[in-house]
Amino acid sequence: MNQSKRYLDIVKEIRDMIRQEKIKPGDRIPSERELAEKLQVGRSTLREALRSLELLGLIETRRGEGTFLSDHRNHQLVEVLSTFILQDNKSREDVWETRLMHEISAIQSICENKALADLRIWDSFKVKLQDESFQRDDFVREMMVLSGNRLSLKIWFLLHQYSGSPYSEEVAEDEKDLVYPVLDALENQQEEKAVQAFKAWSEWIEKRRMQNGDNS
Amino acid sequence: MNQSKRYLDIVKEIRDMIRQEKIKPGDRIPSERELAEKLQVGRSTLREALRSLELLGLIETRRGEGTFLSDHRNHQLVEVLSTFILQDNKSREDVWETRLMHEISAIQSICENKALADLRIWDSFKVKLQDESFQRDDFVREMMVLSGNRLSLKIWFLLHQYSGSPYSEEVAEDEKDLVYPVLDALENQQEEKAVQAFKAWSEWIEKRRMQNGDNS
DNA sequence: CAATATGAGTGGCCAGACCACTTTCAAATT
DNA sequence: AATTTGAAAGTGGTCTGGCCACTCATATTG
Repeated sequence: MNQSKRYLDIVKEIRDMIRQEKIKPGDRIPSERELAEKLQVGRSTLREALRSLELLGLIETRRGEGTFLSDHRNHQLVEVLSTFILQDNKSREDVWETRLMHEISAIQSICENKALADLRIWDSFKVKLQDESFQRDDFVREMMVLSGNRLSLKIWFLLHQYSGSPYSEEVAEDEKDLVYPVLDALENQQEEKAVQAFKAWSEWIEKRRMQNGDNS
Repeated sequence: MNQSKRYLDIVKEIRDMIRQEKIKPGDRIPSERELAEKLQVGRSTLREALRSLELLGLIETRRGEGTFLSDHRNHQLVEVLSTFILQDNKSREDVWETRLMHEISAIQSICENKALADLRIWDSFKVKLQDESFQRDDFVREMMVLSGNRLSLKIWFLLHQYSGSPYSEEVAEDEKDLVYPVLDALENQQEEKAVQAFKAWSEWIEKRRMQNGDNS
């Protein structure tokens, strides 16, 4: 039927081989020359399959050493495509909005989980806020991690990288009044309140960013 | 510095070239031989980059004709990633959660925009709901588009592909009761209500998916 | 005019050759 | 004997040039 696309067959064969041989993440898979011989294909064709899998983050190759099955729990689903996604959609607003969406969703997720609210962590951030060592990025990243959604964390991190970090500076004096309510609400599992406070804080930052000539 | 991974550079160069030359989806990109010449790389190396992009569904190649920027979504990405990754339940859950996050955010965004609520579109979906031609995917995609955040739309589409589409079937009878409230709330710009109704609907679907031994 | 043959251009695939790098292990040196 | 050295083997990274199968536009033929 579909005779073309030999390299796609190779992808499948490699997958099956990994299954059968019970190759675990981190293990080494046969060398390119071995595989080519075994599957009866040219080495360059085989490489087309391998490079594809590598770009997907499913395998990892190290020159001089070999090819290894990577831990695809850390798959780069988004990472790979991010350049393409972000490239033609350079709308900074979209990035900002989307990033905020993930942050807010993390807050909601955290508030729904009692165990997380009990953590001392919010207090520790309050302390940092006092002695001027508080940074928004640190705080938000902590929330993203706590939310438990690794995929969301990954997307957030990409957006964070892409949009730069105009917020990694320490908090301004009048900003503190916006941060405390967020911490308080989180501590008390007040979801609606936390979200609102966080939005207010974010809008304040957005406004400041507008004022300072923000450039990518 | 990192001299290896030439094919990754090629991926980037191709991306830049596409942007500069203003190549649109569906358009043809230069032949492999041309590109190899232009980028000063061997054809086989270039092909490694192209095959990778093809597996990602970003380009489409037709023997005898050429290589094209793909306009419609290629399912290779889904297929490959699922077979390699979908063993991890936590990953699947993350995908579902993240996808839902984007959908809900779209609803909120739509409700905040008066112009969108006035559209006849919700009515047209009601009609479809009656004559059994309603499909969840169509509806949600429409919402994602209307929300106006193209980045979110793209991410959503990826997740949609990735998590498969067990929802593209037509709606069940008892499902309709969950859908109407969503449409009503959207029409009336009742944000909170719309979100709640949508969540209820989604949970119903999630439950059904659990019951049917959903396996890829 | 219609059907057919041709040739140029394209992707699909392969074999063989270097290169750069890592590991290994035996020989040389201390 | 212990250490250093370096040569060899194995690996991925890349290039070249070739052949095949397919598509399409053109020219040729009936």
